[in-house]
Amino acid sequence: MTGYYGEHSKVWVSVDCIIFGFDHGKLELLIGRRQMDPGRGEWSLYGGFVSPEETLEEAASRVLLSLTGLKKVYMRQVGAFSAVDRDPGERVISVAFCALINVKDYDDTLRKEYGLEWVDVQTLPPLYSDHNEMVKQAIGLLRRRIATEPLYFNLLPDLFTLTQLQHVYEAILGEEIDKRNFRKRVKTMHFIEQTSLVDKQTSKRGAQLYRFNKRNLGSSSSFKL
Amino acid sequence: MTGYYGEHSKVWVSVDCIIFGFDHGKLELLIGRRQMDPGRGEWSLYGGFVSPEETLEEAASRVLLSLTGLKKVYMRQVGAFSAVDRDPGERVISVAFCALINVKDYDDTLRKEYGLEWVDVQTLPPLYSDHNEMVKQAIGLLRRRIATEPLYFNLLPDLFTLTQLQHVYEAILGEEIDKRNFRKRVKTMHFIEQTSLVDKQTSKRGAQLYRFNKRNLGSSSSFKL
DNA sequence: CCAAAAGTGTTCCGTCTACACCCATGG
DNA sequence: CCATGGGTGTAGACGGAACACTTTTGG
Repeated sequence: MTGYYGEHSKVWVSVDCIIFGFDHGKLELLIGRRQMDPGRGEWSLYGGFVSPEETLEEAASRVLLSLTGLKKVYMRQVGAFSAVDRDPGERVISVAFCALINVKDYDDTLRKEYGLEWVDVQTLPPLYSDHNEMVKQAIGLLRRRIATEPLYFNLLPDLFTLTQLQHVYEAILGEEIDKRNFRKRVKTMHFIEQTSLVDKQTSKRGAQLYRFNKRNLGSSSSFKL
Repeated sequence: MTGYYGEHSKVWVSVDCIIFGFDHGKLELLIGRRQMDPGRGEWSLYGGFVSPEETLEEAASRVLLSLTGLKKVYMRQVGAFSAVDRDPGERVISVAFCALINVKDYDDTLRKEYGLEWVDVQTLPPLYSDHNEMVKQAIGLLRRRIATEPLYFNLLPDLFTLTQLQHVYEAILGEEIDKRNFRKRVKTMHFIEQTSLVDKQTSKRGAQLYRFNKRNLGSSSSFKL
């Protein structure tokens, strides 16, 4: 402690994780009942305080790892939230992060252990503090980014059908897409590769499985899908 | 102090202001020599610590007001920067804000008082700490937002010529635009109104002056300009 | 009279959109 | 055999990109 900034006050800084998954054809969010005061028992995002020897990104990854067991997850900073009374107990500034995970990779026993639930983003209950606003901004961020970044793969298993991909797309955009136009555009995206495998889970006829190939990403100058 | 979060540590939180202006046909940035240790004398963005009774946005507005005398400035949060050693003195998390101001509204005596300089964003010197990265992200934000938000008016006087508007556009995008195509698109944007006034500063022939009309914003479903 | 900036239309091409029917198969 | 989801093509509209010359006037 060299005391450069001693005349100024410090504040608590936390991170909150907005964890999106795709299941039941919907975009879903992982939330839980808050385990501490103030606000104990309210629906809430999961978060944690930032310690002196970690970055915000590290803190968010730490929280995410503890909740889901997952590392190397797609994650983006949504923004800092700082209303003076946003936390009813103390002055806490929180930085929201959104993460996209593949629900199938996620160990459901961890979910139960923490008492977490997947809820449809369309029918979110009121959340603790400003967490609803955080979610709203996170969805806005996804919508803006999906046109220029292949986000969707993070929400799907390694192999997926075009129908699944389309549903992810529709869930994020919040609107329906024409199947034929969608498939036409996918054909032009060389980082989406057809495999010879067929999925027969959801249809009698069976659907071709596709795969994301990162190596072909550069070759598509712009993916607007 | 109710002591809810006593077991966690607090950190200093600051804001840094990335102040863009448009002059000499370029996008310019207002920077100064750092007045305090550590880093005294290095080129730097201007910032300030967040006090317990203000939000980040309020802190950024306070800094901006003190530097420029301007209130009600267009301002957006760029993001939080939190590398543990980003500040050589102490652990400080900083939230960057970018602001767009009209250079003509700005009192140049204040600039001299603080020892600030306008520098072309294309030829920025190395800045203190991670400030170059903040600027880079801010420019990225402007480029993404300019397609969906009429940012440019914040950089121009109330009355402006189409050539000026085009130059702002080119400065933000970093590429040249065809004059005829540009003017065609402007004609479809009903929130840009022609006035009967003529500016003769820059040409012998004179150029029509235009004005931004907020009331017509809604009527244009999407401004893609 | 000429330099310097303002102003103006058309054509082409590629992209997005709207739209409806056949296919394969398990039960 | 039929219900269910998978898969396919075309035509018209629209928007963006390329492109060059005329106008005005102060000096």
